[in-house]
Amino acid sequence: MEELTKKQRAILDYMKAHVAEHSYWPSIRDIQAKFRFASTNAVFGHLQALERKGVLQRIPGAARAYKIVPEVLGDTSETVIRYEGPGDDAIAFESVKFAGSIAAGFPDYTESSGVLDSMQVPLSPSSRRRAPESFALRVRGDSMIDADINDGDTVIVEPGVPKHGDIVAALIDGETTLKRLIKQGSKVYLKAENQNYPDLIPSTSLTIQGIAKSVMKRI
Amino acid sequence: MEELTKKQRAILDYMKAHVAEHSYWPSIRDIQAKFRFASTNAVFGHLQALERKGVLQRIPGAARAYKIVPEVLGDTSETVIRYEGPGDDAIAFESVKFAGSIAAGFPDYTESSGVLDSMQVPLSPSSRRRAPESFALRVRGDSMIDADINDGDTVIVEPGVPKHGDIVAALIDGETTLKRLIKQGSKVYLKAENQNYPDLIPSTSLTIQGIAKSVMKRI
DNA sequence: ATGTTCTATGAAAACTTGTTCACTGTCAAG
DNA sequence: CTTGACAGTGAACAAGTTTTCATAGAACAT
Repeated sequence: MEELTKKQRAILDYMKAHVAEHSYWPSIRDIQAKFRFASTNAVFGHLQALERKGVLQRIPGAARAYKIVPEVLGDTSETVIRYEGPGDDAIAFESVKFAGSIAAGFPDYTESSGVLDSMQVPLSPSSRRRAPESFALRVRGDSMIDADINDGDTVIVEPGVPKHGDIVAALIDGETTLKRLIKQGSKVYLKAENQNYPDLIPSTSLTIQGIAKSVMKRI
Repeated sequence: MEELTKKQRAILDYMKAHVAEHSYWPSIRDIQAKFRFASTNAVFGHLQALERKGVLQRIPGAARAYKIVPEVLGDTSETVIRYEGPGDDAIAFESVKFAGSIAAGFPDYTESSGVLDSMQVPLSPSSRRRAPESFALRVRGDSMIDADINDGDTVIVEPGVPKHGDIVAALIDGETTLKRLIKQGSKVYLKAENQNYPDLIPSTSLTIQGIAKSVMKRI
């Protein structure tokens, strides 16, 4: 897979976000307006590049018609959790900002390839629950087994302010881990749901990327 | 919610299937070709009707741009499981027949309204696993708690030939229930994963609607 | 130096697509 | 027995959209 440039990545992300929010693709003019291009051809070129690099498939001549080609991840090390949300551009995942009839991005994984991709789910317009920029973690390791989150499960994480006891995706040493957040008075630390793992007491700062809201398991 | 006519339902279903398969909406002329209309206006009228009845939202002037308005179910009785897959046309759910870069329809539920809707998930083209007409069950009741499937969970069911020990969605007395399939010699019966429930031995025939493959839980 | 890629403008062409108009007919409800 | 919803034909229009052409600077590798 060829690397995408920043602009190409931004455009691809915008297109995905547009689909997630509106349930249909943006036109070239929509993208042009978003990025303040003076010419539609600027967009056109980027789309061609995206197609050439294999991440987007265009349907020639058809309006607002594309397919996303899932991006494949390389093998990772023995990281406990592989972060696959916004911020890591190995996977561009749906960010879903919306409230009307579409919301919430969810992932699926295919056990063989370890590929994670986005999906869109239309929600009821009556449900005003928004999940802006939800993302997914595929869990690796056993640090949360006491919370019934096991290796291979997929966790859906939503941004927000975590409360005491929430299971959070936290950024520590450049890696994302899934832990339970403990607030005791002025002390804040992270606790694994497995007695074999020690508590993680943040040295300087603690970056919470989101709160784990649901978990999807193979039966 | 006004009732849809057969043709309207067919067109709406086709549109959904098209999105699920191609990831973009069909044009009016695509629909026209599918249904062998001689005039685009036939389609146009149907789309207007669908919008008037509140199940589809058009974006005037924009090409291949629609939104699906989720259809709401009425209240059901105390059925153990509410079936919301193909066959029940109270909900038109994505049937996804495809193999290329899009597959598998999944639902989400909103706890307040009981609305179930479809979503689309693009799979990796390298993963040849197909899930034609997958659907979802929202579990009600506790008949499967020993298999860690609890009230409120959502189960993803895929069609297929079940093996001994699979958890299946079975049609019994016109209702769908979730049970484990037991094959003992020539005997076949269904077993609840809760000792308080008796085994279900089918009298005449047993209709298996699919195999539960994964379960999604709120944390 | 030279070629390639990325970036972008500006205009126009060509095609796709939604929309409208005029017209016909069936069927059920009031 | 009129009204309205439903279903459809056929043609044409207007707008939306993609695509092509011509042009060019910046960054970067060979």
